Amino acid sequence: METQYSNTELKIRDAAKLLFLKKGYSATTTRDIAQESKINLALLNYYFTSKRRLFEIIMFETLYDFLNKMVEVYNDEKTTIREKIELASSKYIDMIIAEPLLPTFILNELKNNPTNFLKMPTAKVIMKSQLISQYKDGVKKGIYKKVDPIHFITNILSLIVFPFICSPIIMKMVKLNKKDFNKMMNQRKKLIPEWIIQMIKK
Amino acid sequence: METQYSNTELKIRDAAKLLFLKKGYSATTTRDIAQESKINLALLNYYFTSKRRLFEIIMFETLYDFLNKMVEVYNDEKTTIREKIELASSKYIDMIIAEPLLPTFILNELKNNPTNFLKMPTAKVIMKSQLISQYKDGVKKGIYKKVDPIHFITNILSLIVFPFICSPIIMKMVKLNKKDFNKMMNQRKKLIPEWIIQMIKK
DNA sequence: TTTTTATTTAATCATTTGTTTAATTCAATT
DNA sequence: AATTGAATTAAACAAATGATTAAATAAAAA
Repeated sequence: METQYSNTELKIRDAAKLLFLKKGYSATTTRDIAQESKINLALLNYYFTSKRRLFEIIMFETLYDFLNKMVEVYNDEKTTIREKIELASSKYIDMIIAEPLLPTFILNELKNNPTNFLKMPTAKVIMKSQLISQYKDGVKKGIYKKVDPIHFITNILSLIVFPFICSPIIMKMVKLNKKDFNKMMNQRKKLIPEWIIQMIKK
Repeated sequence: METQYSNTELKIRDAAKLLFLKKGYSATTTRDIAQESKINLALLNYYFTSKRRLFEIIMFETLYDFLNKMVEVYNDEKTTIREKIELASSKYIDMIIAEPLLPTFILNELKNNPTNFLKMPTAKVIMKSQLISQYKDGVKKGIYKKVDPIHFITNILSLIVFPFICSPIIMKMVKLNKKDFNKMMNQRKKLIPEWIIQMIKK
């Protein structure tokens, strides 16, 4: 997909994404965006018609990229369950460290606007992924405990993503700065796979 | 603490809490609140000076109640680790099912305004709770794996709270309605303690 | 009852905010 | 160089929003 954006269009996108992620839709004004991107206020409507439309474009793209990165790990044909969880932990944690505002933003705006999510083809795919069928195989073979796979997938996500969402609380509870917190999350790359495997093993 | 609120004051509080939880601070207007509580617009400022102040009062109360309920479980002298986790799972899940907008609201507004959280005496207490020292004892005795206790406490919270936060996603992924989702969360009351124990056992 | 205080109301103010307009500048094409 | 269309700008508009005022009503105290 070779889409061409003009320079100013990109500047608006970037500024808008930054602000929407940081402050949410309602708390971000069009003048905020204009100032942040150093463009004239009218250009926002010139390129994107309305604040709402600009938001929806950014929301869709962000969600799309995010879900794609999520799914590709789960569908590798060659890797074992453990390897998939290792890869997921490692990749997602890196991803969120690079863009820490992402999870809260997505979960938040999804609550208000779950329709957008319906259009995402990738969402349902997760439950039909390699990872899930490998888990079900394990259950059949008697290696793993039989629990609804939704719990399995929820647990992986929970252990990876939730700490980021409540990072302000964690950092207060144990007096960490951002650097220390990221160190803690990097530890979890190795811990989470161990935990998950232990959780499902009989 | 015997605080007396007038009837209208209470009506405003309730309406404001509902709307702030549902839509967040910025997306809620003073006229929304007036309409929802069926009071005259000016009464909001008469009783609470400003929208900001009203929000801060509600934010503080909500946070305070929430943290109190959190902590009391962890500090029971008589119960074992397993019992504490069972109690936590059961109580928190009930609590959030009753008020499902709570977690997202708290985590959200905390991100913007972590100062309020500092004033909460209960926050730091968790890391000095019975639960934590029991865990540390277990580590010393060689029953449990040695991992930083912050991971332990984070994992418990993650497995309990995160599913609620991403409930829109979960409900889409496996086509659940709200009732089915709550059923799933009720299952987890028993599952989470098992999982946590298995995670820490050597 | 009368007086005083507290509560409630409708109307209005001053900003803020999303959007539009009309004029101007810039860049490419002829 | 002249023309044309796209990009940019400053200014303004209309609606929304937080807050205030002054008058009216209700409740409490004298």
